[in-house]
Amino acid sequence: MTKYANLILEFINQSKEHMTAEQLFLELKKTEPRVVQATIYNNLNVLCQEGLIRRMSIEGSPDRYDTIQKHDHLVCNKCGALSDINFEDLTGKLESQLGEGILFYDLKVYYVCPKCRENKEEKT
Amino acid sequence: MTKYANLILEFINQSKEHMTAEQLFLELKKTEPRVVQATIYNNLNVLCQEGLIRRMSIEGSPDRYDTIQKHDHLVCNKCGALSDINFEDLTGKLESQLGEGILFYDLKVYYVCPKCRENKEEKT
DNA sequence: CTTTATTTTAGAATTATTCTAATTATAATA
DNA sequence: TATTATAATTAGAATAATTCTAAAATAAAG
Repeated sequence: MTKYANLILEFINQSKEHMTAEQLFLELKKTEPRVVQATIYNNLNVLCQEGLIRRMSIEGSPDRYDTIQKHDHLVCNKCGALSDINFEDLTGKLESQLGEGILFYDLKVYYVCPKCRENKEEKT
Repeated sequence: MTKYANLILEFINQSKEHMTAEQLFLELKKTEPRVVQATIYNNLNVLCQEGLIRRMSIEGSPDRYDTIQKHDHLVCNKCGALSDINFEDLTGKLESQLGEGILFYDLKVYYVCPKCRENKEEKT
């Protein structure tokens, strides 16, 4: 594991922020001012391939990166705000329907977050 | 509903291909040679806002567009190949855990598709 | 040390998507 | 129908996210 791969992995595991590559870049730059975006992207790709982090695509936002700890997501369909939830584990049921080959799954639940609901009411 | 919005909606609903904007552009160009990408993107955005189609972000691929008919997805974690599955409906359970505000949800199950499994075996 | 391999940097290149302004088509009205 | 207003489409530039390439720096192996 290289220096930056380690730093990036720590950031992703410690913060519960679902950070983008750009956010990670700005964070790392605070202590490593010479770091460059390509390094972040390279290491994020390596970490994903190694299965140490997970890339998450959210509509209307650059890719985000998350721990591999099992959890689900609640996404605001207006502003994209993202939070963690823990819904029941579906692995067993999925395997009994689809067979043993499942690696993992991704469950996103879309709603309208309190902030966006307020804003809409204001407008009417 | 405008001409292109209609054509695009039909394509998305008829084909089960989870098409990208670019693929739709190439399809439409066959019969409407003067069409331009911006039109596709504009109309896709409108259709998404109207709730007539759904945008899906897949890691490592441009956005794809899908019918709003309820179904889940099986995604190959190597090549990104995408297919539809019908897992049990989770809406009830999600609502009882999270409240009534749920719009919809998105379940993607990751595995390694037969083709990619073969390729790996060949290499070893 | 010296050589070799790996990682990082710098910046150009690519890809997907959005934006802006001009043009065309559609609908509404006199 | 001609006139005006509105909305959709085109063309192409602009932007944003990500990847690529080659050189420089660092680490590992002999």
